[in-house]
Amino acid sequence: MHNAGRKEISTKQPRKLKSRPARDRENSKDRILVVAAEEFARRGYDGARVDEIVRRGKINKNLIYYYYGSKEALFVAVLESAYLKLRHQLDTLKLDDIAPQEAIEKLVVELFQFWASSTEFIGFLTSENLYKARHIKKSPIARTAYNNLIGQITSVLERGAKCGVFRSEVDPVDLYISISALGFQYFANQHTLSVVLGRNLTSKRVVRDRLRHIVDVIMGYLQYKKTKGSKAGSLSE
Amino acid sequence: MHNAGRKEISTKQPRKLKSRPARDRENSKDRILVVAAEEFARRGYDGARVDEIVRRGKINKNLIYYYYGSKEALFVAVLESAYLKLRHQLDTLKLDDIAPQEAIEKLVVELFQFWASSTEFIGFLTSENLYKARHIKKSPIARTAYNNLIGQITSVLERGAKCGVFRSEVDPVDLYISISALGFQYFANQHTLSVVLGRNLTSKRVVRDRLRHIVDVIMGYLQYKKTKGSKAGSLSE
Amino acid sequence: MHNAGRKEISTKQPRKLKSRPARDRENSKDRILVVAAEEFARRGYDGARVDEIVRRGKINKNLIYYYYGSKEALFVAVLESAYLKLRHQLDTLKLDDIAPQEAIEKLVVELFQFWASSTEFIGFLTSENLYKARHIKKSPIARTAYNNLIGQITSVLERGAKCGVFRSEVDPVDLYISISALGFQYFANQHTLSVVLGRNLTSKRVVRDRLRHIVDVIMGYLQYKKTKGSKAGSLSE
Amino acid sequence: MHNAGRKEISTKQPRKLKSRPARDRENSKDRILVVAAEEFARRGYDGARVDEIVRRGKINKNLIYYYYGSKEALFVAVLESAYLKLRHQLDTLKLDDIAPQEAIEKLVVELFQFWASSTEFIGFLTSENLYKARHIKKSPIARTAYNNLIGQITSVLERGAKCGVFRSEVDPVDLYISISALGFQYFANQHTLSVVLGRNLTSKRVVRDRLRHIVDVIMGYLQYKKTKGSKAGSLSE
DNA sequence: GATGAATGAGGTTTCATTCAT
DNA sequence: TATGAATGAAACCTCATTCAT
Repeated sequence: MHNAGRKEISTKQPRKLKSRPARDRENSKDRILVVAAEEFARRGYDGARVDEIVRRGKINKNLIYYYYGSKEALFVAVLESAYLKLRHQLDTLKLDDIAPQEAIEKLVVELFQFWASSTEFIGFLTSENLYKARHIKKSPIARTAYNNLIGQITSVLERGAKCGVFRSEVDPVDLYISISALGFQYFANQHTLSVVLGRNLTSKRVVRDRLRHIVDVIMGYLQYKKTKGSKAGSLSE
Repeated sequence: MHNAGRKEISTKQPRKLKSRPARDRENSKDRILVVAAEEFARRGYDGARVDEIVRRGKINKNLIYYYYGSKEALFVAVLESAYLKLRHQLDTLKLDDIAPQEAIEKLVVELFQFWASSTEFIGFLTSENLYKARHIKKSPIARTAYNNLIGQITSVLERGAKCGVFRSEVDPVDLYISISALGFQYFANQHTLSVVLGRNLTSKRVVRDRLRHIVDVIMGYLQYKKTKGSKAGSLSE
Repeated sequence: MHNAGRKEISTKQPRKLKSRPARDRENSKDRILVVAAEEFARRGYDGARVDEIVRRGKINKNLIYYYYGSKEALFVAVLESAYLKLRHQLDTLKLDDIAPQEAIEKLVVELFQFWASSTEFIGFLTSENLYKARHIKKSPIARTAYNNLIGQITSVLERGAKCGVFRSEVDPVDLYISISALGFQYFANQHTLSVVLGRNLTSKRVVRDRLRHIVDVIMGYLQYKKTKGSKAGSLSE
Repeated sequence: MHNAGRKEISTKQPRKLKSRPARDRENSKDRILVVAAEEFARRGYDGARVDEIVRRGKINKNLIYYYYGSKEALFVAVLESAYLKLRHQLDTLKLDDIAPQEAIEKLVVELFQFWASSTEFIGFLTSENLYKARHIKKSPIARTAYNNLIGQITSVLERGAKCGVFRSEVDPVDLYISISALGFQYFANQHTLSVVLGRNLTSKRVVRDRLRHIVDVIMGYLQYKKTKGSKAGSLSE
């Protein structure tokens, strides 16, 4: 493609067989990131093997250290690249332009679909939680990924409360955690849940039903008219 | 050298010199399990180190292999011990004796508190999900831990639907997954959520509020009166 | 990408874009030598890192191989450059023009000051001794650096013996080794001596006193009137 | 040899061929130290190879880490073992019981012979000086190895000055450094000196002559009657 | 049951060097 | 001359596991 023009030069001095096409060379750094993401997602930070990344990516092992410095730094790079993708996705939501109910529904659906399509990200986060967030703590990119979103949710909730379709005292962070929990956790725990519940949770139909259920749960909560106090407070601890 | 003298003594009174008191000896198998649970919970299966278990438990390394055979078998033993505890907890629920709404509330609260108090279990499951449930797949104890619970939920939902307090078409497994998600995920993802949301999620007050929120979400969903269809189905994938 | 545009330019005016000013370019061979000398002196041959030379000198790594061929060859080049400097220094001594006692004193002082100011050379030699002189063995420049000096010392000793101020049977090589030992070793072993003797050996004052001491030792030896035989011979081995 | 008696036991349960005799097993830790000392002396810290130690000592590589923790810690252990040997040697000197002149002569001879027989120690120190004494700085054993000796020298010098056989203003540390320099440096720099001076410095005869020369130098210095001031001070720097 | 020593495979990282332009 | 990318061998170290008593 874009390296077509280069071959004219090589007529003078024939290439050695061993050399790779230029396309590969230019992309080594990126290819490492892609393969590393797969490996870290599959096995977590500790389980991931640098040698496996080398094998699968057909990269020279030292290139990993040349470009990224260490296994840990590579992991952080992978994480940050995922968070950048997430943030990009979140930035296109534009919840302010639509009616509150539709906005929340859209949010739930989009987040669910993001998790559904980002199995790798789920792997990173699972690993990262084992490590008490050691790596993302250091990453400004990760720390700020949701900054914008919480603001958007807040204003949607306010609009909904003002026009009487939502209950009023909803905390936006609480709500986000719940939406995330219902969606993310479904994918993150699919394997253990499948085993302990004895039900296949991966089929397209089941996933679609799950999304509908989550929408119901969230909308039901938001529209709920409180009539009597729950006893939760008195029970806890 | 100084071992020479020892042999004479040990003919008279075997197993005394330097050996630990009998109580300890009997318990070293259990102590291994306890320390191993800590270590596996802290670092996941791959991150856990047999040597660390040895160091922290002051156990001879060989005893681990003597009693459990391998790191993997030890991990399974740890997992099963946790599932036994969970099942025991679930067996004492007795949801059938109380009103449907109270029963569900009780279920939500108890599960939440189980996760709150079982940080180790959360670690195992996090690790296990990275491994696509490799270990619990093989364990009958894990596979059947929830058998009873789903039955109980089913009958509570039926009773609730019959007397008009719950919506009718609720799937008990879906509901359990949601209850579990809202509670489990809060603890499982506490570290990464704290970082990306910039909020401390571990204080007693926040945890108590979280439980109240979850109860609200679940009860709101169950009592929800459907008036118009959601668009979730059409949006998904 | 941005390389494409470069080729067009380079047909018109080669070696201009992005290239450093000519002064630098001409000197990069020398700069390598300077930085390599520092690195080899600091860490020895084995401890020195080609990458560190690259980093500190801001040189392209390949230039090192382009100019010098290998790390080992570079080390030899560094060594030879140091020996050339030494020889130049020694050639200016002109011991024949002055009285024997003053000549020896001058020799001692000059050598001491050479070592004092050539910390790098001390590093090379330290490293080279670990390697049993592997590299300087091959270097004619190193092998002949002292040729002239020993001749000069010989004639000074002869003059001194003839006019009765020096003892007569002094071997010039023995004397040189001793002068060298007293001076060179002071700088070469400064770090370990400082530690084991618990005394700072690097202050200006201490260094000056050391030189005075060495002059005393050497002059004392040369003027010594033997009265009775030492027992050294009978004791050794 | 001394494990002959053990074979009787092995008639009951035949030993596997792979197992080593008990003698080796008991000594692995020591054997590592011995072989490591050789390797570190031969090549310095950086040049030494853990794998080479493994190969030469026929030890499992991990045992090195099991017993010593790291290459660096092993090096320190080797150093300390050498310093212990040195201190033991120094502690047997007993300079106080003999006449001052004989005492110094004995000191010179003993130190010379210590260096002559401790080629390994010379290697460690050479390496250590390249590293600015990084390792011995941390070692209390090394730091205190000479504590006793300096005291002994001081009192010998005092006795010698009192009875008029030694000059009076001699600093014991200065003297020790010189004695050490003349002896140590001869062995430490033998290889480079041999090359640049074009003379074999290792033959028994040359070594014996060297010792005699050193005794002459030191005794000459101590007995020197100062008649006129040297110009060293004015020349330096 | 219990122990300290030993093992070997494999882990991450580093190094001098070379390629292709 | 000069450069950024690439290479492979080998370095140090770690791990789960087993031996021999």
